[in-house]
Amino acid sequence: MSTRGERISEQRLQKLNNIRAMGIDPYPPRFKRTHTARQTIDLLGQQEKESKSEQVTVTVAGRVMANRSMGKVSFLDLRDESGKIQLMVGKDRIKEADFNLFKELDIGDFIGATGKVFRTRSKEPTIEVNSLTLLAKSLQALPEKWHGLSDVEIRYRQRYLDLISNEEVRKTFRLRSNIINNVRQFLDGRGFIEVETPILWPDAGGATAKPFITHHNALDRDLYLRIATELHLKRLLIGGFEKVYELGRIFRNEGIDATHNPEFTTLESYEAYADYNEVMKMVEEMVSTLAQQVLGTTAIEFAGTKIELKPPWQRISLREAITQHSGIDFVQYPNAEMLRSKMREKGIEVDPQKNWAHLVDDLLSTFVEPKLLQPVFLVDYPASLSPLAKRKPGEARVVERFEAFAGGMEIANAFTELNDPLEQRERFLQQARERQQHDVEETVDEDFLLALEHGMPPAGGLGVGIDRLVMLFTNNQSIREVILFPQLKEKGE
RNA sequence: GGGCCGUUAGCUCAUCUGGCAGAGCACCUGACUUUUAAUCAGGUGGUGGCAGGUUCGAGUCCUGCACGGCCUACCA
Repeated sequence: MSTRGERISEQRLQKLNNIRAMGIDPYPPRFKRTHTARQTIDLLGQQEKESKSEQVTVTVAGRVMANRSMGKVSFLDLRDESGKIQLMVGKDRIKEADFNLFKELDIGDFIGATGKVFRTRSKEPTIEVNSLTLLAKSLQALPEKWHGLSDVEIRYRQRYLDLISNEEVRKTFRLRSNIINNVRQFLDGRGFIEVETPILWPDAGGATAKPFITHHNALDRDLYLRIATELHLKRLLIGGFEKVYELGRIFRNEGIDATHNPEFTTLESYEAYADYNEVMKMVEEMVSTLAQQVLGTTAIEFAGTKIELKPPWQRISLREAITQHSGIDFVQYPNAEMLRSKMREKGIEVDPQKNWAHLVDDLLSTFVEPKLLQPVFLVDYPASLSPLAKRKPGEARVVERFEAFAGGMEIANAFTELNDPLEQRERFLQQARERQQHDVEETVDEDFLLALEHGMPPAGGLGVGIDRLVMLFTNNQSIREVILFPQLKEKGE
């Protein structure tokens, strides 16, 4: 790593000193603007529409993005969050002190400017600056103005540069905020309440991912970062809340790739007296409503494919979908041994360690998932794949569960929740036995079972991967494009 | 974990088979009072990711490492 002295250019430091020598604070604490760039342009348009001749004075603030100097007059592009406005600085139209300051400015500096709004010969809305204030001196050069910043590593490690340089990226994260906002509105409008449950907890349950582990010093006890919010939200159903949801970060100590970040955002919702059919309706309605409100259409494009999100979405059983796309009806091969040899017969490489449920999951992710571009619900999963879901009446090996897919990605997972505490214990134990074969530590969450023993109403539960939803809506194929600061390895010396 | 590709100025990129490391933007100096990728003239800026090796000579060839991307595997 270079030292501060090496990293900062001598030229910029010299300018900073020059500015200080003029008695100017290069980092003043506050500044009042009267208009944003957008408002200034709108104001000018309004003036012209009403044929008003007198010029209006505005004060704006923002970052200098370009400086076109013509000698006695210069044109600056000033950018704020609303957009860009041109400033004109004329040597004869500004105080000498301000002009001296102007000469020490660089692209990247934040400035405030006051002046009359007019249009140049080439019709560009412009502020004729009569007063200039430095708001923050920049000591580092910005990325190139024409090609911008494209080095993916710098884009992620120094996201602020990415945001400065790439309008599309700014759009993506505004849209992300908008999506989350609309999710809240949608659920609040249906009478759900938003809750917050612990991130740190002695058990990591509700899914089977590897957890992060940390330590509480005062309690002298290890705690896990949650891998799901499910078990706490169910405790709230037991407590008498009938519609709850949580939007929040969960953490899984696993691989990082284009669709996995160690921390990611999920929505989980639980609705008493609803079943998975009703949750399905809610999901298709929620996603299409979101698209309509955030994008203005339910017809989106993802990875070069047009996707129509308008309900109703297709519903097809997992068994049917896998049979259709892989030619293997897993019901005909009811144990790992049989399914494995059938898969081998089809020329599929099979990990001999995997149990039956894993093999079914393999068939799903290999043959089916990539084909599910249009939104679809796969319904009725094998019980062994879903320890928290209620069995379907009359079909002992199947649970009332669905996963929603779009753009070839899983975007939601839901079931009619298992509320029989004795069966839940059995299913946990069954799962623990299977895990132990694979050397995975697993404990039964006794605290949750105790809660369940007090009675949980029948309910429909839902989990939505918010990051993937944002990927879908913003046509991004990497999760890192929708997470502001994605996890990266530490950069070496 | 495996495979392929990448890493050269602050940024975007060149640098044919090994032979003095370049351009554009940014920055500096000068000219220019309506430019907008301003223009024109001149200039500063490099441990070529890191560490070794081969060679008279390495950005270029070889080995190892780091980081990143894609693919693949793993991870419900």
